[in-house]
Amino acid sequence: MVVNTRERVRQAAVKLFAAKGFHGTGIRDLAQEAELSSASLYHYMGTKEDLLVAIMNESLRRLLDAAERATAGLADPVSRLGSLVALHVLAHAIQPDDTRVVDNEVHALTPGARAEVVGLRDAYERLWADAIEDGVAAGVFHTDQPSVTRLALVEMCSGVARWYSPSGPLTLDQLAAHYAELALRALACEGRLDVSALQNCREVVSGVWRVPV
Amino acid sequence: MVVNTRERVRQAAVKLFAAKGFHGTGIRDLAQEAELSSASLYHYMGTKEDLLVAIMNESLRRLLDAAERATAGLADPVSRLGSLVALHVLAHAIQPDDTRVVDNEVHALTPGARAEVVGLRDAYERLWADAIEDGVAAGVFHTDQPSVTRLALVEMCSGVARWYSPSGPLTLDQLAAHYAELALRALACEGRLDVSALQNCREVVSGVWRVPV
DNA sequence: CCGACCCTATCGATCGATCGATCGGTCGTC
DNA sequence: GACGACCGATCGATCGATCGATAGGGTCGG
Repeated sequence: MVVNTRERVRQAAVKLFAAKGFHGTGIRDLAQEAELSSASLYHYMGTKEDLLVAIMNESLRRLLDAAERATAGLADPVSRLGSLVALHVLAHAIQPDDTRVVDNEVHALTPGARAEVVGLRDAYERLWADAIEDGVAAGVFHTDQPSVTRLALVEMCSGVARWYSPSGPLTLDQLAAHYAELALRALACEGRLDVSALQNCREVVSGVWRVPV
Repeated sequence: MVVNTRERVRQAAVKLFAAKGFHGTGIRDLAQEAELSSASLYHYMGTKEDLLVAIMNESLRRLLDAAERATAGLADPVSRLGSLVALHVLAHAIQPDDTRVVDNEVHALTPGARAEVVGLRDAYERLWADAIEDGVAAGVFHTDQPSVTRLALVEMCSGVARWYSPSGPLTLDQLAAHYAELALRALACEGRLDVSALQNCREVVSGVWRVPV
């Protein structure tokens, strides 16, 4: 066992589910990508859907965990929202396949599993909603539809997973800073994300996903 | 033939492809939704993929056509971009299933058909890029990464298809105006979308999709 | 040190179900 | 009687999943 086989199966699934969709990926495709027979696959996973559920739950838990860490102890709504934006963008840029599966394959889940995933998603968006509402109450953000604005901003940031390439002209830092600026301007906020908050996000991402940023 | 059967098949496909994905929708699901036998389906479509290709091409052509009409004759970059945002949001709000198929099922296309769809998409985004670049050149927009900003704004607006409900608290007008405001603020623009431009978008949408707005 | 016994990892073969698609019709209408 | 609309039956292919088998490495008592 050169590398952990269970992890190899997971990575194969993430790659193929992201590229071809859950229903577009066959057991035999999965086996080929993981360099295993289709029968051996079942030694490491339950059903194909169990594998999808595990991927979604794990990815969402990581994102939620990272978001809580990145904003822990931050009182200022501008820093909180800026950090959420930066973290979301960084996560989507370094893990595009995982996030695309989470964002696009919810319809493939059976109701029970879907409820769990949606619950995690709601908890995550609650962090955004709180930061925005606090900022509006404090007079640093201005929007007459906080919920709509939140949906718009989250969606804007998620799009990064569809196009960002590390070999392109932008560094991760520039990308995150640019999106934070777009978000804060959309909220008619005069403050900007300070460098230390961005640095903190980078460290959280680096820790949670165990990759250099 | 109470209503056009070919159109009924198309609508069934749009509904199911949006809800369950192309690969998640079977020929028999399609037949049941269209109230036809699976054999009769083939009297109105080619293959299942032909149906998907037709839906995508038609939807994108309509969107492109509508965008060109909505901005025709507008010289001011602020009005042009504001109109593009408003039109995009309106289209996604009134035709969420069509747009979700276009946005999420590109991976299900074979290379030839994909190239055609991507070409249409590029032509559409060119309109956005021109408006943004003209605004930057004129000094009314401010962004040091026009391409990134364009991607962010388009994605933000597309998200509307995922959540908007006409039975919610927002009217279509309020929705479009809110998104136009978010976009222009993100571009650090001091101008706002004027009412007549929004009115014009409403008329274009009403004409192209033949629905009251 | 030895065989008996397991446990993990892996596979070829194959299951019943379902897939997209096609065939040879029947029906009503003009 | 020709034609458009439609369908029951069925095709070969592929689907997700399971079977029994095997090879290799640990762990025993003797």
